[in-house]
Parts: sequence; C-alpha cells; structure tokens
Amino acid sequence: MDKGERILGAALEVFGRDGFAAAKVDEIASRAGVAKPTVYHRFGDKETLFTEALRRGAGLAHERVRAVIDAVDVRPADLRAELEVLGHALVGCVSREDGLAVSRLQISEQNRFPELVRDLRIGNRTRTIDALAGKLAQLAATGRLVLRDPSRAAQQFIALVADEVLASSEYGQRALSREEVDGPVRDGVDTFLAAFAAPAPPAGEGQPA
Amino acid sequence: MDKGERILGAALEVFGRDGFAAAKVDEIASRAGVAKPTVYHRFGDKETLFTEALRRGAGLAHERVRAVIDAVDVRPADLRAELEVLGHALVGCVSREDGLAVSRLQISEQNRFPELVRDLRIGNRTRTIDALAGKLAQLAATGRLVLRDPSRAAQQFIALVADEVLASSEYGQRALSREEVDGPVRDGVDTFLAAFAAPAPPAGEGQPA
DNA sequence: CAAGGATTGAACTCACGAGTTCAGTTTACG
DNA sequence: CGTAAACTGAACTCGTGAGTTCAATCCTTG
Repeated sequence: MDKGERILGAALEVFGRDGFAAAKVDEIASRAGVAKPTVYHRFGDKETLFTEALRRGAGLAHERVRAVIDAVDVRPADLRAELEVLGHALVGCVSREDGLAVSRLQISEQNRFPELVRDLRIGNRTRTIDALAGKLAQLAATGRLVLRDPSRAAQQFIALVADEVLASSEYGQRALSREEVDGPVRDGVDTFLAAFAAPAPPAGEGQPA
Repeated sequence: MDKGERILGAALEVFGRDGFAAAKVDEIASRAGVAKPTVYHRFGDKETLFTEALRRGAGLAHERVRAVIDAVDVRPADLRAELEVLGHALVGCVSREDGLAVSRLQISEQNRFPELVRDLRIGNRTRTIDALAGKLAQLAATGRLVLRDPSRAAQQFIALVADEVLASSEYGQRALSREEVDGPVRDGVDTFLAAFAAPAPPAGEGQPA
C-alpha cells in the first residue's frame, strides 16, 4: 500500500535488471503503479532513488541472512545436517531475485557510488561474517569444530557453499532444480567438515571418509 | 601498433569502468588515440565493439589462468608451497584491472548480452576448472591428495583462495598490500589441505596442526 | 608514382530519457 | 466540510551521446 515502498521495490527490480544508467525512471514509476512526478516528488532525482532502493534492498537481504544465521542451533544433534540446512538457507537468500539484484548492483555500480557500496559492504558482509563466526565459535567451544580463526572459517563456509551455486545458476539467469542446489551445498559442507570437524571423540560414527 | 587492438583495449577499460550503457564511444576512441569514425569503420556499432572487447579480454584472461595452471608441478617437493604459489598466481590473474573488468562485465551485462556471457562462462570458467581438476587428479593419483570429485575440488580451491581476496579488495577498488593477499591465500590453502591432503604416510613432517 | 582503402577532424542528425510544468483531482486531517 | 498536501497525466525542455557525413589526408601496395 505504501507508495514509497512500492517505488523502491520497483526501482530495485529495474535497476537490478538494467543497471543504473540504462534503467528508465518511467518504467520504475509505471511498475510501481505511480506517476512519474510522484517519484520525483518523493526522491528528488534518479541517483537518490537508486541509493535508497539499494540501501533498502541490502537491508532486507541482510535481515534475512541474519535471521538464518541466528536460527543456527549451536548444540545440534546432527552437525552435518545443521550445516546443510544453514547452507541451503544461505543459498536461498542469495539466489532470490532481489538478493541477486543487490549483489549485481554492488559490483556494477561501485565506480559510480563508491561510498554507498563501501558502506553496504562493511555494514552487511562484515556483520554477516561476524555473526556466523560467533556461531561457529560456539560450535568450537563445545568441541564440535576445531577453528583457528572463526571469521576466516565463516567466510570460507560462505564461499564453499554459495560460490558454485551462483556460478552454475549463471548468476541467477537460470533457475536451478533441487538437486543442482543440493549437490554443491552438500559438497561444500563436506569440505568444510573435512577441514574443521573435530576428530570423532569416543567411538560411534565419525565422518564418512 | 595495431589500431584494432588498441581500440579493443581501450574499450575494455572504459566498458569495465562504466558499464555498457554509460560508456562513451568518444572516450574509447580518444583513449585508443583514434578518431571516432575509425571505431565505427572497424566495428560497426557499440554492441559489436562491446562483444569483441569482452571476448578478447576474456580470452586473454583465460590464457593467463591457463598458463598458471599448466605450470603446476604435479610432483612437487612441497605440496603446500606449490599450492600457495598457484593460489597467488590465480589471485594475481583475477585482480588485474582487466581481469576484474571482464568479471564485472559478465555479471552486470548478462541481461543485455545473455548469449555472449553464457558462451564466455562455459568456454572459460568450465575449461579452467577442468584444467585445474586434471592437475588435482594427478596429485591424487600420486597419493598427495584424496579426492572424491576433482572438479568439485578445483572449484572449491578457487573459491577458497580467491573469494576473500576479492571481497577485501572491494572488487578491485582498493589495492591490496602483500600481506592482505598472503593471509587469505595461505588460509585458503590451509583449509583446502585440511580437507583434501592425504594423511601423512610414513613418518617425516606432516601438516602442522 | 598512382590508385584504393584507411584515417581524420569537425560538424551534423536524431532518438531518447531525465527532470519540469501545470492544471486538475484525490486524499488526509483538523 | 475545507484546506493543504500529495498525486496524476500529458506535454514540455533540454542535454547528451550514438551514429553519420564529408572533404581532406595518410598509408600501402602494385
């Protein structure tokens, strides 16, 4: 209902698809179901509109990621399953259309909006990694993982789990089937655990290989 | 000396900095030290110029990466050192200004040039990973690594080594000092080896931790 | 050296899109 | 209710940049 939100949402879609320069304010207005002067009335000019749309998009994306990380159980019955769920959820956040738009724009418009992009990067990526590092550190504290540097491990977890999925989806061009996501995520978790899982303590079942 | 090459080089710089839509053919021409009609004489229009510039840039980048991978010694005296050298060299390829331009453009212009970007991705990324997978498989064959899926391992090696460097350089905005590259690369190799190194066979020195 | 193509600079056309204007209409709110 | 703000549609200005034109010049190659 709120027109401002609708405009920002439409702006993120159009900017995300076409980039700042090629995006047309007319299209944003009509997608938002609003007249062009309204857009200018609320946001002043195209650059401000871009800035606000990207800020909002990045904020929403960060909240989703944050919720996913906060939901990690640090005393899971099954560590591998817990990490796979986490991996899937993170990949889900990143491969949503709006999440991709935010990432794409941060990369493609960093020359036009260097301060904005730097803000978002330190405000979101850094905090995401810190949050995940905290969870991993807790898992290490209870002896499930062996970590020298939780931040580095957090960053590597994300790289392992998200990178191939992004690449094979052609950065969001192609929708992926269930298995095309499952395989890489499982393998990313495998590698992560092979590197960081604590050696099986008493007897029971350890890691596969 | 060849004007065509100079034009393509200038085009990659300018397109890489500004994106397709915002890049000005006039600037490309003047950077190449050439008159605007010459550009149109050789390449017809802006889209063709873009296509050829990106193809050429991706080709050169791929050749450099390829050379780095081909140079890997599959019977190294020191596996860790060999992989660190490889990691550094790969990061070097990826953080050159023109390499970054190629990556940025593949991401930002995939909606405008979907076929081109798909071509490059399967032509280069896939072949790069295959080449690296071959080397890793050889290392596995001689008992230095234990790999279930060499392709997956190759992709993960690249993700581990390159991801954080790219992120912390703000995708090429900021130049990195020697240590800012060394640390992440070493840690990436650490994790890779922790996951895939064969358990130390006889006695001698194994992996640190 | 002569012919043909490539190159140049400068001026040009033209489409397109940011941002504005305005007169009229809707909505919010005391 | 009544008034002020927000909103609308349509038409407008205006800068900018893709692509062209052309007459003059520069190679290149036989």
